[in-house]
Amino acid sequence: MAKRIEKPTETELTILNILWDHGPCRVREVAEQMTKERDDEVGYTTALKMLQLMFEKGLVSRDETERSHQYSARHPRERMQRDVLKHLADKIFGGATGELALQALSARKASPTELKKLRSLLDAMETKNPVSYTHLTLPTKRIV
Amino acid sequence: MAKRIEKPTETELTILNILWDHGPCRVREVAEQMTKERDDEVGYTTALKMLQLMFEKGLVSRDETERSHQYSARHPRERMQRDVLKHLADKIFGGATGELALQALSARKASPTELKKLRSLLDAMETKNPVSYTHLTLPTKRIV
DNA sequence: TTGCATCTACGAAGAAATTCGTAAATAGTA
DNA sequence: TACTATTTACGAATTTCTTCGTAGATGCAA
Repeated sequence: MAKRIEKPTETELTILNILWDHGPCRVREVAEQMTKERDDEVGYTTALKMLQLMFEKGLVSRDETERSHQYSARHPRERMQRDVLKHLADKIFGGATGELALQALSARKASPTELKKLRSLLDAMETKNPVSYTHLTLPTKRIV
Repeated sequence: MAKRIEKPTETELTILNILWDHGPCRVREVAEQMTKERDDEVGYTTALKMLQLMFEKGLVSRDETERSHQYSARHPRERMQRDVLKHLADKIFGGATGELALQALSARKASPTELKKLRSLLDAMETKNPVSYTHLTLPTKRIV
């Protein structure tokens, strides 16, 4: 069984998104992106401290070959998304991810492409093959 | 536009679940359920304080006609589920609820009933009628 | 009416998450 | 070399969330 990922807090999730979107970043860039996203100055050392804590938690890795370290998300976005969803499903959907999916779709309209993907996934699931469906998912590109 | 619901914390979500599952509760019952759920004693005043704060936040309503007040979830479970999902979608799915739904399904197997419901929802969505699909969703009963 | 059990209100301790200031190290450059 | 800019490390202030203790009110039963 894969080791459980430390559950990220809100701010940590913000930072992970930056790393997923931009690839490996130095502290300065993370601080700048955070500032842009919040439209409110985020100090350099604030970003630094967060990244250091996240490093200790195992949420990010870092390359120390240069003086200014480069941080990267330790786990792929999709893996984290699933972990967070599982947690949420347990928390307010009685563990039912199907119900969660239903509510997600009725919460906000999905794109035709996504709907098509969903249909493929449903089809694949009905053939009861114990396969991984993850290849059907799309990479998420956040709107910043 | 409906007023934005105050986003509940983890503990608040636990309490809301109890209220949704059991209907209106007194402090004592909430404290007992929390204790059962965590398998660790939750003091009476702890539950009381949480409920008081949640009342101020507008997350719960209360009936004060009797000396021991009765608390109820202010919003239906489905409404809150959608709000939380929307927030999560924005947070790590770039707002794409369709992508969220996909990941939810590949995160954990859904029941045949849920899959069927999902298919109906997809069908309904394709007819492009600007209707509400919420009637297709199932009431969630949590596993405690 | 008195005493006991139970309730609400409320302040504050404790814990977790976030932010920042300062010191020390290092690299580049005048 | 000495000055400046930038970096990491780290402690601590701040804020938010959670838990609990105590005081005072209220109802009920002896």
